[in-house]
Amino acid sequence: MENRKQLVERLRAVGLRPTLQRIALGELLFSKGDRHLCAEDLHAEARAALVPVSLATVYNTLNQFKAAGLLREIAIEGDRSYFDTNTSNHYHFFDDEKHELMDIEIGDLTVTGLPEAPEGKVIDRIDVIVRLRDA
Amino acid sequence: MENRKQLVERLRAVGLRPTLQRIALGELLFSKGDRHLCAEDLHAEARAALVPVSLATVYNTLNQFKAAGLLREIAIEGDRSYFDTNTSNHYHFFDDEKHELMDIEIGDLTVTGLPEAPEGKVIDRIDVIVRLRDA
DNA sequence: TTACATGCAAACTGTTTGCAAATAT
DNA sequence: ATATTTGCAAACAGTTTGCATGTAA
Repeated sequence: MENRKQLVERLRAVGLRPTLQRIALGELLFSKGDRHLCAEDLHAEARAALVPVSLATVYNTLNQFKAAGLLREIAIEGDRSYFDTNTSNHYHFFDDEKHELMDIEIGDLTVTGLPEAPEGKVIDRIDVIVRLRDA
Repeated sequence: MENRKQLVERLRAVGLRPTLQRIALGELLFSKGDRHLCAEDLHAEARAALVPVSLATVYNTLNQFKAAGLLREIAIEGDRSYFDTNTSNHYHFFDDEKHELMDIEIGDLTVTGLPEAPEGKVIDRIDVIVRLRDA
């Protein structure tokens, strides 16, 4: 989906120095299609890939990527924060038992009958989480 | 919306002893229409109402009420957990600047084109959060 | 050579828990 | 009388931060 040179450019474009750690984390995040993961997940992947990155740097990097619009945070209640490498408009299934997130293709699902935003506000985006349980 | 006697009955019905603290918190929660609040909010209200309740008990009570179906937890990313006293099917506006939740009447908003749930799963419920920003 | 990034450990925040004292049945 | 609930303080998890060291420009 993205090679190293493109990634370096993308980092520069958002004002982040393309350091070893940011490149390595960026490759883990953006080279395997759309992903949903938390800081611990990414840290474990990095260590498995023999990339020495501290957990603090993983947190900082995720937050910087999020602020730069490279990632989106997904709101699910619970202890951990999840990030989505797909920043385009789409929705999610959430499996509460397996604690797993899956994409729903945007084409499938439509939200209609949206009320007016309150005075002085506009709608920024709409998050939809379809919660699953065992049949 | 609910007087003390009804509340006591409701607590008994879900297997919770109607203690002083649970009744007091229940009245704060269920006597003022639909509310969205976190543990600290409720604790502050209780102290303001001169009800001596510890924060730990507020947390325990919120979790017990949630497990009993008296409350619903709302997923918004961030540090605190929010609870909704309206457990019926409805959606929310979320004002990220003011960190404030508002109900959207269910009649207004419809979600269509829902894809099949994955094998072995069924849809439990659908959460919709309409995120607002300053115009 | 200057500003920014990293790693570590310590700090911090929201939440949960263990245990003795208090309360509901 | 017995089981449950409470409050406190300590434990806990995830996340952030301060500061010295290392790295990019």
